Amino acid sequence: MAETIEEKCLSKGVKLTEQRRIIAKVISESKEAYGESDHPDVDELYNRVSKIDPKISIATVYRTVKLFEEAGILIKHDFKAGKARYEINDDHNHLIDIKSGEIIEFVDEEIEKLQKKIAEKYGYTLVDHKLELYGVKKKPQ
Amino acid sequence: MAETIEEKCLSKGVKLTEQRRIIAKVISESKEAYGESDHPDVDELYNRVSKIDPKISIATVYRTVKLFEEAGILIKHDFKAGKARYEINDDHNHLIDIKSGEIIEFVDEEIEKLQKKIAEKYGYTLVDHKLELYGVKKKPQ
DNA sequence: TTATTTGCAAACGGTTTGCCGATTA
DNA sequence: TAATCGGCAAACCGTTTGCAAATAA
Repeated sequence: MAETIEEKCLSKGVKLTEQRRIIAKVISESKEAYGESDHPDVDELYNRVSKIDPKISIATVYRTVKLFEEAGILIKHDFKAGKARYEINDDHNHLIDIKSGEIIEFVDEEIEKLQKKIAEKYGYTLVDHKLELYGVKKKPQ
Repeated sequence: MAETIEEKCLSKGVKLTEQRRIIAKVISESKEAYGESDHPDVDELYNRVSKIDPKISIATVYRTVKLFEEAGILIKHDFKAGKARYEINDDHNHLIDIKSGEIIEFVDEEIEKLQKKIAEKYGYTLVDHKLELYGVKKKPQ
C-alpha cells in the first residue's frame, strides 16, 4: 500500500482523533486479518473497532467513514442495497459469487480503456466507474 | 420492445391483478412519457400510479416491483443508495452525468465480451453485471 | 482558547410486514 | 372455492442528527 489512511488524512487536511485513528487502522487491516474477500459493512467495522475501544459509538463510525469517503480516501459500495460497505479507494472492480457471496477483486487494463472510450464517444470525460460482475462458480471438469 | 410486462408475467406465471396491470403500464410508459433519462424511483412510480388509481397503496407498489424483479422482468438500481429505481430488464449500462444527474443508456458488445472473459478467467460463469460510468460533459471545442 | 468532535438517544426515511377483507384463477 | 393479493398502519433497520460534554490544534 502506497500511503496509510493516516497519511492521506494529513495531506487532505482531515483532523485526526484517537477514534479516527482506530477506525482507520481497522479498515487498513481488514483484508489481511480476515481473508481476501473481506468487505466489512459499518456494523462489522463497529464490532472490530469496539474490541479496541468499546467506548467508540456507532455514530462515530458512520461519521468517520463518511468523512473519509468525502476526502476520497474510501469508496462506498452498495453490493446489495441496505448495507453500505467501505474500502480503501484503489480503483479495482468486483466479481461477486451470487451463491456464496464471496467477492473477488480484479483490475483489467483493457476494460478500463474501453470505458474511457465509451464515455468519450458520448462527449464525456470519465471521472469514476463502477463495474460489478455477478457469477456462479463453474464446476471443475 | 419485444414483449410487454403483462406478457412476461403470463409466461413467468405471475398472477395479474388490476393494480399490477396499472403499475406495469406506468413502468412501460415511463420512458416515452417523461423523456429519455427517466428512471423513476418507487415514490415517483407511486405518484404516477396514483393518478390512474388513487386507491393503490405504496405498499402494493413496493410488493409489485419486487415481484417483477424476482421474476426477472425488472432490474433494480441503486445509483445513489437510499432510493431504489426499477426499469425493464433489457441489459444495458448507464453513463451518469455527475453534474446534472442525467442518465444515458448504452450497450457495448465489446465490453460485454470482455466481462464474460474475465469471469471465465476466474472460473465463473457470468450471470449478471452492473456497469456504471460517471462522467462530466466535455466542453464543445 | 476556540472550533471541532464524540456519545447518547431520538429522529428519519425508505422498505417490509401482520392482519384481514377483497380478488383472482 | 382455495389461494393469493391489497390496503392500512405499525414495525423495521440502516443511517443521520441535536445536544451537551470532551478533545484537538
